[in-house]
Amino acid sequence: MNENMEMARLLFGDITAAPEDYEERYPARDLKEGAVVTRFAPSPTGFLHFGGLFAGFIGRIAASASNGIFYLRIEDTDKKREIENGAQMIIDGLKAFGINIDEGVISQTEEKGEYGPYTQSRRKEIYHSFVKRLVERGLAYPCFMTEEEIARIRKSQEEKKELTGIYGGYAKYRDITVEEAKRLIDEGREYVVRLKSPGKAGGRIRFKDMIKGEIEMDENVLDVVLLKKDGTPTYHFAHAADDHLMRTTHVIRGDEWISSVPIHLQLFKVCGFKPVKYAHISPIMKEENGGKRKLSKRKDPEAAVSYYEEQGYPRGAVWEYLMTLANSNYEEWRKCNKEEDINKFPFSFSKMSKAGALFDLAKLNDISKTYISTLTAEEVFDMTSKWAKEYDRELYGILTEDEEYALAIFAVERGGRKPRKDIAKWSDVKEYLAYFYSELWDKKRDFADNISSDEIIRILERYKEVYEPDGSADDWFPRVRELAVELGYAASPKEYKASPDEYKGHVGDVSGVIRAAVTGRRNTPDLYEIMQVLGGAETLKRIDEAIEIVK
RNA sequence: GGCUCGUUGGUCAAGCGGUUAAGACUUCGGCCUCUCACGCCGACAACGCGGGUUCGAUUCCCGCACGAGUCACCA
Repeated sequence: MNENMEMARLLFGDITAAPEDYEERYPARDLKEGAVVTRFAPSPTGFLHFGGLFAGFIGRIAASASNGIFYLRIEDTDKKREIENGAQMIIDGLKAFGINIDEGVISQTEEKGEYGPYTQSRRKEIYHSFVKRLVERGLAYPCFMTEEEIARIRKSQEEKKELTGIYGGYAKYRDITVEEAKRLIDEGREYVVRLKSPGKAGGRIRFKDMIKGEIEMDENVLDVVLLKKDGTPTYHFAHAADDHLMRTTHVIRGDEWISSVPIHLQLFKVCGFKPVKYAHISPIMKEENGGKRKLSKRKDPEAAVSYYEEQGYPRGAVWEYLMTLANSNYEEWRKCNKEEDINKFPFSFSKMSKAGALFDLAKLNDISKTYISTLTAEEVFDMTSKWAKEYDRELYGILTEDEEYALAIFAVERGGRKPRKDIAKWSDVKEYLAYFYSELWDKKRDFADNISSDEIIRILERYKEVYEPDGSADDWFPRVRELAVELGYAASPKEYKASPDEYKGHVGDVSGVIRAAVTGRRNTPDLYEIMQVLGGAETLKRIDEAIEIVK
């Protein structure tokens, strides 16, 4: 038995499963040519971040567009940084935005799919099996350096302006003998397992990133850590082993990973894995003091995906926004394919921006308004009450108390060719419909400034006489117009503008008084529709109230 | 500092050697209109800088500047 085999046995004596066993257990996926198998692989260290959601979203879209697979893997190899319920928060976050996973982790305790476990802390044996093989082949070794020792080396390297890290002559245990290793282990010394990097100084590698294009970099020469002293794998090694075994075709991740691609490619090569394709997405930025910076979990409320839930942005609207960020030709496509399923959009990695996009709340609001305007009253009611149930109990109670009434409110100026666009998010709704409900309405009347109390009363008294609760929509406005003329107002703004001296004002001033009396506001959707929803009795009651207030 | 990527109006962005340099959001006018919103029309506003290559550069090459990322037993 040669030295390497002995070393492997010393280190991993208890491992019996061989890499080949795993290769067999996780066969190549039987999918159509061109199907994208990708994943979202966060570590459970905090709430789901907008950038994470974006990455997950792209993965979902890419998989769907190619009839592939999108799965969720939890990268919990750093127990120190892990937080309680971390995985659950991620799962909930994805679910809240309708990003479905085909396989992988589906709850704190459950997984689905044939390529699991999908939680790294449950894959230790797999990693060990593959590292053992590397040791057998003389491509990995135990390293007993202490943290202090490594820090000292780094410092001296920095002073000498050399590449920092453990490599070449700095790799003290690179050629350690079995006896020496055994002796140190018996002494109780802790160790990590490092790759014996085959990279040569000055060597270059090139690869094609799906988004960034051709990239050329220095070859990896570092003896990177494969297994930490507690036996858990580093991200680098877990990435290679997992994405190979789970038969991932595309790795979509943040572009902060781009500089470790040489390590990853080397790992794939050394292990004999077929390399995956990479798509490195640029981070979403935030403007601050005229500069750009990465959207920050700490500083920016909109960085947490829970923000969008709390504000009540419908998931469909967020999808639309995310999609315009992903592929800018999406907006045009959507314009031509209003009803089409978003998954039908020909998504392309290469059309993604190479530079980081600035997060634009105004744009999100616009997209969301447009999106909500296409919804039916029933849909708006359902989504609003679902949101309110969670975030605004008062509104929830009011809305659900009389569903029919609420539905009628949401139906005002909805449908048709030019639906209103005045709700961007569910948290806007309360203010939007406040005057329909006595519990929400302060009953103040905001009349125009340039009209006297006497005149207001005159208009309202006369209007009461002509008001017909059951009148038709076509009949309503001409009646107001007649009233306006009778009281000395122009029948239209145009006529008034033509000769302002002849009139007290125009019909808009008269309807404005009625509007303020009935709703309290100067600006509202179509008054006739509103009065229909309120009903004749309530309308008249409000007019009387208004008269009292003005008196 | 080394390595890597990036830089078109306030923002998101088309463009891939010859264009009046698209479009969307924002802002501001106007029209429509009983108000608001919508819709429509219009306006403002951009190729970071300096060298090449070329008959011709926003597009190709090289510097510089600026920005971002990374250089862990974190992901």
